[in-house]
Amino acid sequence: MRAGERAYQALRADIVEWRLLPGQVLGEVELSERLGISRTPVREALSRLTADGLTEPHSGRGVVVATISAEDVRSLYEFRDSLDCRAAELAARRGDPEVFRALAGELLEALEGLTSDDDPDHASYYELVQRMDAAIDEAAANPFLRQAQTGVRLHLARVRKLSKSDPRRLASAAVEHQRIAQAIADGDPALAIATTRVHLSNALQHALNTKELAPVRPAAS
Amino acid sequence: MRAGERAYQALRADIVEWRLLPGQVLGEVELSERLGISRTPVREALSRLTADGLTEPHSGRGVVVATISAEDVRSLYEFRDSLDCRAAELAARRGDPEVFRALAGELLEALEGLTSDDDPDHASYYELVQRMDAAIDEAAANPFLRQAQTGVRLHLARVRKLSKSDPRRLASAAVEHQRIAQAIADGDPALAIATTRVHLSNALQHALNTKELAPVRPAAS
DNA sequence: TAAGTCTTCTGTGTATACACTCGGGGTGTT
DNA sequence: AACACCCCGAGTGTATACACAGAAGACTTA
Repeated sequence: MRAGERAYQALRADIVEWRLLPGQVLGEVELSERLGISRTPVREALSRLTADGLTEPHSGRGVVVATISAEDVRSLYEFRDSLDCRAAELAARRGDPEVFRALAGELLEALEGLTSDDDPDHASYYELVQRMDAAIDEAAANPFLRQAQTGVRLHLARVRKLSKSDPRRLASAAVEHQRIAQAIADGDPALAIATTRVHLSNALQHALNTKELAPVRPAAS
Repeated sequence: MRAGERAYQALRADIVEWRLLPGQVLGEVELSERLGISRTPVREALSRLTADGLTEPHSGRGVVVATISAEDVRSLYEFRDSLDCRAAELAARRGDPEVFRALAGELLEALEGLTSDDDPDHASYYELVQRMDAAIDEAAANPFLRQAQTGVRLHLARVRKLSKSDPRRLASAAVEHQRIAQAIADGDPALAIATTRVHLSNALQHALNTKELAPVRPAAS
């Protein structure tokens, strides 16, 4: 793989998983030494991260990891609502019912797996949700919408990493996802929007309640 | 200004205004010679253009100017509908009524100026619409939404450059904009959404009818 | 002692040289 | 004659050197 691509993915993962904290200054020279590559691919990686909104220019002095406040989370979910509702609506209109009927069934099974927690990371559940997102994107068949979703999900993943894994919330989310999948499978756009909106409302409540957004201190250096 | 920034803006303008046609291959060496700068800032500019969706990677062989089909325009307006309706709704909830009342008044005046075409480019009208967009962004107060709008408007500008300036359509659009501004000024979110949707529906019809999207041939080289 | 300025230094912006990969064309073989 | 392999070149990917700008610190002066 290209060095710039590797650097981008490594830094992106570091930021999303909070190994690089908000306020941390990312110097080109320092990064090139740490990653063992030259400044050129590092610059490319930093440019892409800034375009993604994960880093911000620091007054001509390189870039810093972007902070994320509770207000940002609200804005993010508000924006996400526009995208996800439209995507669900389009999927209900255009999608293959069989695909979403199958997903709804898988979600029911996963719901049982979530109560009996033999999978502490719930990796299989998250993988299932990811497949559902991909299926909705596919069904919505709108490249602009898809690109926006990709960007939003990056920030969402970063926010989600802050939340404690709450089994009860996870079970509720699974039920909500199941209802969305069912509405799409039934080809009911209005219901798809409604179920999506319900899910996002609950998800935002959970995100704002259980997370410590403000207390996160910028990195010392 | 930085060389990379200049190169980016120059190329972006060339693509948006159809001086660079879809399919045109943009080689780094060729561009660096044409713009009188080195390859490094050219690479930066091309990266940003690709992130904007104005250019696409060409199998590791540089980038090419992105094509834009009638289907792309439909997708673009479908996506734009999500954004503009949400923005109008938020503006109706949060915006300062006075700002939009003033805009509605200016649109009424502009409507008269459009019929008596003493301004052949309608520059003042377009400037007014731009101010209204900015006011809505400001009132919606959502950074994610705003960034998405910026990206969409880039593609919209590119599509619009293909359309013949139709005075009747322009007058209709002015009325539609006026109704949107009025709904926002009245603090009526539902009406703001409805008027926006009406406007976009008409705009899409006009865009698809009057433009020659498919006939545009990729550049010879 | 405080404020202003000068110096220095760190780090980015740009240019250029080198390496490597992917196509294309030509030639040889079957 | 057709197919496969090899050589060559064009162009990108990466490294590095140099120029320049902004900031921090120290020194001087009022």
